[in-house]
Amino acid sequence: MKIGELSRATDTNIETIRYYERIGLLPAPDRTAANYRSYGDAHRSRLSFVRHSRDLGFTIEEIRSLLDLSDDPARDCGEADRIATAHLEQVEAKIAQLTALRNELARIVGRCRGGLAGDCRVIEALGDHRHCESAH
Amino acid sequence: MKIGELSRATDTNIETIRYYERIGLLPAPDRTAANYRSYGDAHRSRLSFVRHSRDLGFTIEEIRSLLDLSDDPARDCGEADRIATAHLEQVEAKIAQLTALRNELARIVGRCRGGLAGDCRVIEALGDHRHCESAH
DNA sequence: TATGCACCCTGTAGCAACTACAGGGTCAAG
DNA sequence: CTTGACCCTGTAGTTGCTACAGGGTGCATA
Repeated sequence: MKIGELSRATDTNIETIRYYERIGLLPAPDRTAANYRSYGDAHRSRLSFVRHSRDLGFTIEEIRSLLDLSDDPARDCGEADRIATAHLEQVEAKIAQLTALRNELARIVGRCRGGLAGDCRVIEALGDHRHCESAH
Repeated sequence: MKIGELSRATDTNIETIRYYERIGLLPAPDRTAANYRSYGDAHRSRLSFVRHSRDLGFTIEEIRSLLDLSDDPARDCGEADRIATAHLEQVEAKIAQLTALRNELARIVGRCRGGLAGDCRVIEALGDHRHCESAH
C-alpha cells in the first residue's frame, strides 16, 4: 500500500510516517518504480504499535525499547513491564500535579466578580504567590 | 539588581529571563556602564507574575494577554476571567484524558507474569488496540 | 601587579514530536 | 492534453526553554 493508504489505515499524518522513518522508528519500505513508498502488513502493524503507544503517552525512546523487545521474542519480558510501570507512575504523578493545579485555578477563577482589571482578583492572585493555598 | 540576583529572587533560570526579554514578555531593563542588565522591583513582580502563571500551566501567549490586562487597569476584568476559565477547562480535560489513560495502562501493566517477550501480554496489548476497554 | 574566580554579555544550536511548506515529479480520468 | 490527486525531498517552524562557545567585567588575594 502507498503512504496515503497507510496514513488512513492507522490514522497517522503522512508527514509523521515519514518522520518516523527518518528517525529509524519505522524501517524504510520498498519503493515502486516511481519512487513511491510501498508498505506491507508488517509496516502497518508496527505503525499501529507506535501510534497506540504514543496515544498512551510513551516517549519515542520508550517505544524504541519496546519495539526492540518485540523484535526479539527470546528476550526477557520484565523489561517491557518495567518500562510500562515506570510510565504508569509518571502518569499518576502528572495527574496528581494537575489536580493540585486545578484546585488552585478553580479558587482563582471563582474570585472574579467583574469590574475593572485594576482591582481584578484573578490578576492579583496570579501576581502574588502568597494567595495560594498549597505549593505548586 | 543584576540578573543573577533576580534569578535567585524569582527562582528563574538566567537564560529563561533573557529568553523572556527576547520574546518581549519582560521589558528590556536599563544597563550598567559595563552593559549588565539592571532590574528594579517592577521587573521582579512582573517576572513573578509570569513564573506563577507558568507554574499554573498558562501558555506564554495567555500570559501576554493577562499582562496586557494588568498593564491597563481601566480594561474589563472579564477577559482575565475568560482566559483563566478556559485554561481551567483545558486542565480538567487533560486530567480526564490522563485518568482514562492511567486506567488503560494499569490494566496492561497488570498482565505481565514474566517470561519471554515472545508471549508478553504487555507488548501484545500495545500492538493491538482491540485489547483496550475504552477509546483513547 | 598579576591572576584567579564569579559573574555578565551575545549569538546560535539543541531538545520532543511533530507539522507545514516550497518546489518538484507521477499517474489515471475526462 | 490537461486537470487534479497523489507522491517525493529538504528545510524551517512550533513551544518553552536550556546549553553551549567565545568573549568581557569586577573584585579579592598572592
